[in-house]
Amino acid sequence: MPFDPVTRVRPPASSEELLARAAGLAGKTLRQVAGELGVPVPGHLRQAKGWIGTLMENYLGANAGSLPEPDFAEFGVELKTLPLGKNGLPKESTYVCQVPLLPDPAAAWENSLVKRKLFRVLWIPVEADPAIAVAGRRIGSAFLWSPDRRQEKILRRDWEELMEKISLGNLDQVSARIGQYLQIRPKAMDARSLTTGTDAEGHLVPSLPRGFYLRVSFTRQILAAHHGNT
DNA sequence: TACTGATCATTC
DNA sequence: GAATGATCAGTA
Repeated sequence: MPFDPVTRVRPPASSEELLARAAGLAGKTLRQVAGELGVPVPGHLRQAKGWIGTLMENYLGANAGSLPEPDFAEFGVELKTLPLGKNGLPKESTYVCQVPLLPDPAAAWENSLVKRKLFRVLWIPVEADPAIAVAGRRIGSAFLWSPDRRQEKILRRDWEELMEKISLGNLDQVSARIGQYLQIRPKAMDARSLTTGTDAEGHLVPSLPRGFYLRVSFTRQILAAHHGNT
């Protein structure tokens, strides 16, 4: 079902306004939010996997662009929904961004898209218990997070380990098992999708597009730390 | 049941 | 095809 918002929301003027809007989501159901925007709620997410994320973007007034930038670039804030299982814990990994498959000698963690996107994340917890109809799922309390020094150190180590294999043309050695917090997995319409990578000799070769994801164990840690500080 | 690899929708 | 938004589903 195409997402066709009837109501367009003005972008927030400040990060404070963004946070205030996000706070207003707490306790609402997806039906309520969709109703306010005048959009229908899909019966299931199988063919609308990004629907909740898009709904949140529209409600909060994100620029709705598909640029490789944080959602609210002016404030450096990236928006992410956090699907919670019936146990109240995150149940899915979190997509971060595409993996650059062509070697870039200038590539460094400090100016990587992963670091820029994770600099500040506005997490929006949303019930994701399949026993609850999509429309009836409730939204939790949004919270702003930035990696602490220990977390950034590990993210950086993961990124460097993974990117080294890629820049060496060893994409075949990259599996989702590598990385403590960050992992690389396919990110494509299907397993036949192709982009361009390089082999160990530096030759261009057709490759399955990949994405960086945050492991569930890491987002569970982030949520737990937030609860600890609340 | 957790995890990895596969897949779905939209836009430009 | 590549960027965004993610969840699905088979199997270890």
